[in-house]
Amino acid sequence: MSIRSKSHDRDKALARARDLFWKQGFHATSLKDIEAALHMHPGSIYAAFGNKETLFRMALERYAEEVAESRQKILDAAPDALEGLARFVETAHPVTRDDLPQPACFLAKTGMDTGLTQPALRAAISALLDRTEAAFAQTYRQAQAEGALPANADPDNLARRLHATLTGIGVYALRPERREQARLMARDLADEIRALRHLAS
Amino acid sequence: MSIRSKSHDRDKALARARDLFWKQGFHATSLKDIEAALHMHPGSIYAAFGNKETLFRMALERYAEEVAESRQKILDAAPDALEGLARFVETAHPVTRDDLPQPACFLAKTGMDTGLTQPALRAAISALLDRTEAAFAQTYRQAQAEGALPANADPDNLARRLHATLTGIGVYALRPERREQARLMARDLADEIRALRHLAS
DNA sequence: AGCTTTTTTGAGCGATCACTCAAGCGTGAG
DNA sequence: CTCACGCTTGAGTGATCGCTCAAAAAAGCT
Repeated sequence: MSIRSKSHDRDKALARARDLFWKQGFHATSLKDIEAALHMHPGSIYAAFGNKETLFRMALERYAEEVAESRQKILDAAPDALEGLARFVETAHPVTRDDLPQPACFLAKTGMDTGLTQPALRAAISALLDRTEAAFAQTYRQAQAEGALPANADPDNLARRLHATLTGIGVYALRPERREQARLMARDLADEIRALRHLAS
Repeated sequence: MSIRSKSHDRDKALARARDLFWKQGFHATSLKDIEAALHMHPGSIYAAFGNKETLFRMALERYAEEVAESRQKILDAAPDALEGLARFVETAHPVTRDDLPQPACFLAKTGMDTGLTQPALRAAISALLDRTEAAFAQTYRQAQAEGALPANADPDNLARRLHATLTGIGVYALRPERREQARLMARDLADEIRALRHLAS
C-alpha cells in the first residue's frame, strides 16, 4: 500500500510538472514554480527527479507516451488506417481539446526554446518527434496495404507533411484569438486525409 | 557625419540583437550575451534601448519589417500574384536560406516561449503575424482578380493555411538533421501554390 | 516501547539575473 | 588651453536562479 501510494504520488507530481512545463516552457519555469505546483520542497524534488532538466525530460517522455497511447487507441478503434488518422487529427490534437494546458504539442513547443541551451533535451525531443512521425508513416503504409492509398504514394512524405502541418496548426493556436480558426484548420486537415482515399482508384 | 555614423551604429547593434535573440530566444539570452554581441556595455545598452524587453521588441519589429520588404520585392518582381507567392516560399522562407541565424521564422519561434511571461511581447508578435497573414490574403485576392484562382476560393482561408504550413515547416527545420527535408517540403508547397492556377478553369 | 533507517524540510549556498549610477572620458565652444 | 557637457564605462545593486545538506520528522523493525 505504501509503495503503491508513493508511486501514485510520484505519478501525480510528474503530471503536474508536465502541465506546468507545457504551459510555461523550460526557461520561464523556476524551481519556485515547480515547488508550488508539485507541493514539494526543493530537497524532495531533487531526491525524486535529480534536477530541473531531468524532471523536464521525464515530463516530456511521459507526455509522448500518453500521446502515443491515445493515438494507438484511436487507430485501433477506427474502421481503417486512413479514417483512424483523420480521427486522431480531429480529436486528439491539442488544438481540438479544452482540457490541456496549451493547444500546441508540448514537444514542438519546447523544442524551439531549449535547443541551444540544453543539447540533451534537444536530442530527447527529436527522438520523440521521430517516433510520432514514424507512427504516421506506418499508418499510411497500412492504408496503402488496405488499398486506400495508391501504391505510388510516398508514406514517409505524407507523414512528414502531416507532422509539419499539425505542428503549424498548433503554433497558430497559441494565439488565443486564433484558436477557433486553428480548430477549423484541424477539421479541414482531417477531411483532406479522408479525401486521399478517392485518389486510390 | 557624427549623427549618421551614430544611427548606423545603432542599426548594426539592432541587427546583431535581432540575430542573437532569433537564435537563442528571449529567456535564454542574458544581458552578458547581449553585451558581447553588440560590443556595448550595460549602461549604453540601457541608454540606447531602454531594457531587455524593449530591445527584443525592436529586434522583432525590425525583423518583421525586413521580411515584409523582401516579400514585397519578390511579389513585385513576379509575373503575377500566384507565382510571386510561390517564389516567396521558395526563396525567402528562412528554411531555404543559409545566411540566417535559424531556419524558422523569428516571430513564430519566439511567440511560443514569451507568451505567458511577457504579455506585451505576445501582443506585438501577434500583430506582426497578422500583418503577414493579411499580406498573403491580399495576394491571393489579387490572384483571384487576375483570374488565376476561382471566384469561390477563400483567400483568407488560403492565407491561413499557407501561414500555418510555413510555420510548421520552419519548426520542422529547427532539427538540423531534418532541415533538408524541410527544404523539400517548402519546394513542394511552392509547387502546390502554382498548381492552384489549374483549378481556375 | 526503543532504535534504525528513510524521507522531508527549508534556510541558505554561490552564481547569475536584469539593471543602475557615480566616476571617467572625449569632444567642442570659448 | 580650459572648462562644461554628454556619452561611455563597469563595478556593484538587490533579487532570483538552480541546487545542497544538516537537522528534524516519519516510517519501519524488533
